[in-house]
Amino acid sequence: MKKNQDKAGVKEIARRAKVSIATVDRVIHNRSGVSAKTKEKINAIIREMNYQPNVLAQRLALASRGLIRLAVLLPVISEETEFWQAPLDGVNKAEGEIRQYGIHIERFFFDQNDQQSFARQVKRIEQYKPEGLMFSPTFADDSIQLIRFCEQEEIPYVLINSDIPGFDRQCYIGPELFHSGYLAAQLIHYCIADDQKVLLVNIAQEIDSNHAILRKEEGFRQYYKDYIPKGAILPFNTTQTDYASVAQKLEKLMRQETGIGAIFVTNSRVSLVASWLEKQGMKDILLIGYDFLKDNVDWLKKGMIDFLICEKPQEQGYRGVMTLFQNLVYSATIEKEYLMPIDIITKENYLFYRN
Amino acid sequence: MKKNQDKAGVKEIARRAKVSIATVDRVIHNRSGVSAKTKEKINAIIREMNYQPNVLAQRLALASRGLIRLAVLLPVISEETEFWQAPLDGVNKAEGEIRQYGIHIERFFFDQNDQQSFARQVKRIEQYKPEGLMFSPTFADDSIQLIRFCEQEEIPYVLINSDIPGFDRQCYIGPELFHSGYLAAQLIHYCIADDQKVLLVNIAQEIDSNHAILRKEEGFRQYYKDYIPKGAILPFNTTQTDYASVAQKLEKLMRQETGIGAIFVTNSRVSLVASWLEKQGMKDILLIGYDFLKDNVDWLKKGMIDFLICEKPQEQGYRGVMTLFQNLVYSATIEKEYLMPIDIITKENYLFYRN
DNA sequence: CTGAAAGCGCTTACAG
DNA sequence: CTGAAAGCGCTTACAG
Repeated sequence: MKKNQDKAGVKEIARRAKVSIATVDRVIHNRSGVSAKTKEKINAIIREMNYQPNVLAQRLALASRGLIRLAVLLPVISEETEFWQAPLDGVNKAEGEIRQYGIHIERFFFDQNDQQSFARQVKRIEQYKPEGLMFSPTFADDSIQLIRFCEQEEIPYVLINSDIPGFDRQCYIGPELFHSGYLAAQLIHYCIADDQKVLLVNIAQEIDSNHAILRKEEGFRQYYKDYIPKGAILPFNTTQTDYASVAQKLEKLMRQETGIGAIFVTNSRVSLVASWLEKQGMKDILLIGYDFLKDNVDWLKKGMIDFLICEKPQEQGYRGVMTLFQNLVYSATIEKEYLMPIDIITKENYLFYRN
Repeated sequence: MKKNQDKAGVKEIARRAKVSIATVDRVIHNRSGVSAKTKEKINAIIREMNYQPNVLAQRLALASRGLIRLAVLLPVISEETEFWQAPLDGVNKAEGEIRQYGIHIERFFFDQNDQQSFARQVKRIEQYKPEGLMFSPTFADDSIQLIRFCEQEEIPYVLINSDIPGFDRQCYIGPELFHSGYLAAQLIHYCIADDQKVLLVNIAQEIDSNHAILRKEEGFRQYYKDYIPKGAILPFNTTQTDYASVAQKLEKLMRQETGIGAIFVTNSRVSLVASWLEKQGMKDILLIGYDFLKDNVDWLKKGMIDFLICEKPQEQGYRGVMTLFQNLVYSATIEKEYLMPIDIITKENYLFYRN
């Protein structure tokens, strides 16, 4: 039986400093109630030994402290919002890993098409008074109210998927939306001739207040300014998100326009466009959209969608929870921003993609 | 002080079964020395409680068992083989996480251009007799000898970065090389006209025995067969890997050829080609190559390299070590293959890439 | 075949 | 300001 490394724990520090381990613990955690002299002596020994606490033992001991209650607020998952399954999967995965450290996660859901439902959940969370909160700030006003509540109660909160500028959140975890749109334009630039037009498609119930869509569009247009100033961008907005409406509008537009080489859909609704294009037999138009959803991947396989841009939604949920955990349990310092990679998925690499 | 969950550990099982926790432990780990009757009783309780062991406590207790010695065999890192820094970083990261569980990692390095040095390290590893081994099988014959040794001594081994078919390794962790080449061809297909030629560039000291390069080339050519059967692929092989030689050969070839729309370099040496292209002012040729190395990323920024294909080398090293750890410490069952995502990096998303 | 006890490295009431 | 002791949930050598 060899020892792990020749003696390097609180016990050894205590022995060398000729104090008890309780005192060592106080110094390690910078707690009050230790004379300056012993404190200095112990710190010197810690430095000398290059002491690293055993995280295992720390956590195990902490397990006796009782529950920490975390709250998570996300859009409810429906057929239309399948995207949100992934962040929720991430939350579940995180919960599996930290449950044994006494973390409980309470989930709150709202309807993305119903601002009232968001407001109701905000109320419920305020009553629940969690010790940490992660949410996706879909509706700005109510989100700000929730943020105010957190700041007043000193509850750390983490934003995922899209950010709200101007508040001191623990951390934002999600994509850099501007670059994401910028990248889409770059891909299109590679694939179509400069004299071909591009259709910029927004399909969402609320476009003007949808920060994510607007930012991506900005990035997209900026790329055009930077590299293809003469390129033509045709806008296409619809707040009716069902297939029939989208198809009808597309039909009308496409009758009037010629020379469209590519279509960029600013969110995961790209499958609607793919479906329409297939019915028209328009296989040659380059189609780019968002998110690794089953429908979208199917269109990718068929060659109707050319590129999907993805930002690891599962990891966003996972990392959001883990960040709160790190912060609450270990008082770890947290980066203010964790920007997700912007992944490019095609027919030939989707098989190996991991959310 | 709330309890984590109302009682759910070995102690509780022991109480209900009216035995000692030692006996419970024996049943949990399926060790001998328990009467069939008590065993059944305990198992019933475990099922009923849906008992999940506290991994923390398990590990902490294991820490007293003594060291487990792992060996890792990788190419030495030089300017020319900067790529291997990333897997080594992954190994270091893994070590940081599992050191406290009594895992020691011994690193062995060989020169990628010197088969003898590989053979020497194999000898050293055989003497070291690790309890687990991770390596990259650069030289086939010596690798097979090492594998034989592992199988004889029943040492679990994990291969990373490239595979050797026909052996029962614990796990292969790395890219699916064929698809990686296939993807490169797809990108080129999007970006150049069908009547433009593509240059397929292999730069390596040993090409014919380099499994990775050959497989990627196969995939690349297969895509052409499938989608662009009339497309022209010009081969370009050089076993001299310095800039001067590569430049000279390129010069000669490019004088004779016209209509080259794209160049595909099958490994990380793509920066040599980028450098040459820049000197010629040939900005319009599409250039695709491998790996997120500093040089390569610099050329990406400058717009000389258009796409880099990357397969998370750091994660390969990390996951390789963690796999051995899982297997040795928890007897976890391991997937035989963990294929890395094939990431596409461009000038517009490299900022957010994580190895 | 079974159990009592010590130990993994830390944290935390409690007593002084 | 300081220390002795119990406890986190498991594993293991040892004794019977």
